[in-house]
Amino acid sequence: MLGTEKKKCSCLTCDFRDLVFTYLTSADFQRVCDNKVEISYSKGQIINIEGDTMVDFKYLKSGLVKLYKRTANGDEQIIAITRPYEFVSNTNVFSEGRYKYSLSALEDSVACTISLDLIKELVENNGRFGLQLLSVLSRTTEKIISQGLDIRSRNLAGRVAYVLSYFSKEVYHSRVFDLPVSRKEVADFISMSTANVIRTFSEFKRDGIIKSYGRTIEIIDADKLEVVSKRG
Amino acid sequence: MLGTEKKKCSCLTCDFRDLVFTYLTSADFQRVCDNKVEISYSKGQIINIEGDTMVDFKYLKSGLVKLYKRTANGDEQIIAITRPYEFVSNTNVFSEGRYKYSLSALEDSVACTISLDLIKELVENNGRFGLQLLSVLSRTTEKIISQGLDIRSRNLAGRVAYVLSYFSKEVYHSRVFDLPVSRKEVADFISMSTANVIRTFSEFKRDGIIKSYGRTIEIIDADKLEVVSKRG
DNA sequence: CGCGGCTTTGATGTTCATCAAGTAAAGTGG
DNA sequence: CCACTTTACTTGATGAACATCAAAGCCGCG
Repeated sequence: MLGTEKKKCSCLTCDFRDLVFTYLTSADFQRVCDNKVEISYSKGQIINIEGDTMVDFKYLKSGLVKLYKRTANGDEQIIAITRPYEFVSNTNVFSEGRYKYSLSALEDSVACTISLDLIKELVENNGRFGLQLLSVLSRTTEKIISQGLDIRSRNLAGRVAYVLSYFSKEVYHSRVFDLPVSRKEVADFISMSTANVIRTFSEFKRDGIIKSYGRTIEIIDADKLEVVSKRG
Repeated sequence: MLGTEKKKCSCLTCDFRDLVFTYLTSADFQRVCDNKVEISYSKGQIINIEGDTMVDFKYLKSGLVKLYKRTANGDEQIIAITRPYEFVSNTNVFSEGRYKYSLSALEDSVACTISLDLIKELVENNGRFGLQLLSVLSRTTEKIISQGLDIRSRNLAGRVAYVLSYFSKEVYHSRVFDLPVSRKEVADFISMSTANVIRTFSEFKRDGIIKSYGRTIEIIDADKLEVVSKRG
């Protein structure tokens, strides 16, 4: 398979260990590690498609991904854009056998996949592990719900400001960053038209809130950006 | 406390048993049953408020509830309207100590509450129970996410049609039903203005899609309703 | 170097929020 | 039970917000 590559067990030093696998015994952790397959995806590559059968439990080790679906009219609706250590295995890993949404890499990314059956077996035999998984998964889905509500409660300018602020503060932790998505994708994310997203970018530039050269964004006036985001 | 009332263990015949408590031992199930408190809420009563400390695990036994939050501008944003056997204990039971959203009764409702500590203890000691809980919870949150996306992808008429169809098909399983919410609440649910929701109702009446007398709604032309919902 | 996709901007029309005024319905106190 | 108050509902008129269409520039890629 394209991009597949099996690695020696580097799991012992993986940050993910403390996040979800804290309560596994050494033996069980070793099983996870042996079972694990690390897959690299290059920018733009699809990780999984809605409708596919779910056999693996996946999480993002590095990179950036978008979770999205296709609407009735055929256009793309972006549900979330997340960094590593969020669970990218879709929201319904434990409730359905098929992916409800698609996932693709926005930057070169590495995901670890573990057989879903193994994870289920481990949960069955280790309640503390299950509890931790419940906690991590519910935090992820809660973020998605909350972000959806935030977007819905804002107008065009507020939504654009919100997204810029999100990338700056949550994703890149920097005032300057390269937008990992096209203008159209921003539009698909906030449910607005592409033209109006671009127009809003231009207005923010005109008003001295941001500077931008292509996809590179620099936030000049973070306070004003916050005001626009809150007001709208 | 108002509306509180302790009941003998009727849990053995509760439909919920098969839904979440399938894999508990009889002894553990008895513990749940002894711990359980059944609380009745009358229409309009608040079940819990965002910000409150979460000590109980709650689920709806009968009635209808709305999950909502207050936005920055002070108005209400409705996140979900659900029937029994959905988990009403908020989406983040296992990830945070406080309620992120408020919950109130739209119809007279009965909720069962179980100490969250007990549930956690049971998950720790019984992985199969944990797995089932994972499955049920993720199904609920998935529904909320999915409905949010459905709403966001539609225009005014489409959203109103979607909500009417939702009440008819998912909540009341009937062509005729009493809308359990005000026009304003429909507006808060679909993120549109009250006046325009009402206007849309009137248009649907004019076009022979529905009839309505106050809060009683009768769906006359379900096909056309579906078309409007899909098109918008 | 030419083609196609992404971006930008302007012009136009549609959709939606807001304001206002009026009616119906539902609670409230005498 | 009635007068009073309040809250929900309804409709119209107006303007603001947003989508859509179109034309042109830009950029990367074959």
